[in-house]
Amino acid sequence: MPELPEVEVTRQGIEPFVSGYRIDKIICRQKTLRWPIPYRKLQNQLQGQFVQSIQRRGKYLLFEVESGFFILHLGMSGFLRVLPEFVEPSKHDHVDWLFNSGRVLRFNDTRRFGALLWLGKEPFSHKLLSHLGMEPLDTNFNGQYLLNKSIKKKTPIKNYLMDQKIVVGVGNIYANEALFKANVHPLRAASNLSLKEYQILVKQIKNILKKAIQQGGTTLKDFSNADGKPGYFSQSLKIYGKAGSSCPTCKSPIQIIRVGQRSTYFCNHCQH
DNA sequence: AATCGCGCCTGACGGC
DNA sequence: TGCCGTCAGGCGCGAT
Repeated sequence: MPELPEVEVTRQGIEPFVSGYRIDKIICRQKTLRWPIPYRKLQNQLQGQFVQSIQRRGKYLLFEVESGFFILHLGMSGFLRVLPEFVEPSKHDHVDWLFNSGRVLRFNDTRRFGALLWLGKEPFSHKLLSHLGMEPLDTNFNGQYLLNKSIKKKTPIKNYLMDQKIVVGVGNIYANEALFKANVHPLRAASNLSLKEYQILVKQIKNILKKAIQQGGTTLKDFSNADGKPGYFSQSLKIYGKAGSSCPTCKSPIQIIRVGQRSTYFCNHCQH
């Protein structure tokens, strides 16, 4: 499940094979992901164009060509890989970009919650990107910012952290982990946390995301091979997916509840 | 305005 | 064996 670290690891992994190369062809085998893929428009805009850069904003990847930007969201189950040459696609291999190097960038997304769209020259004014909150690894993202935005917010702190209008890139796994590390109970009202608590939370969020990126994300992809394998960060998870086992700090059993239709793991003894 | 919960989608898994 | 329900969950959107 791609959150910020997985998307960033993807960006870093594909960049050397994509940036600076010419797209000779795009092939879509699937009409619709989360929304219809604008195949015709992509064909017209991308073919023969050199990729200038690949950026990340939140969980979106932005590919810049001379005539504008197209964006890719990995959704829940999406991943990219780079093939040394074209080979027959497998199940759920929906989109290929063929490069002048002979390499192929291939998008696979079992559940099709992902998105591929053409945004033109002003991608950040598009409604999908314009409302996005702060980048968590930006130095401006701090406890004071989270405190200011939380005034009158009765929503549970866990939902607040996962709200992309507040801060981008934090999904279910990393929200669980950060709250555990900061000793904050996931059901606390966002407006109820002190500046001190928000400062600690921010520190933990940055720390966890950085570490996860360094370790290749929770689900690591080998970008020049067909196979995905578990990322090293999955070994560093303290609380996510560990209902019933004992808290690494106090040994009391880890609880699981539903918060906003999401599985939420916490230690009743350590998190207040 | 803020907040809640639905639906999209496939596959794995458990119970009967 | 097969069938059904649940879960995985990001996120826009409609309802409240």
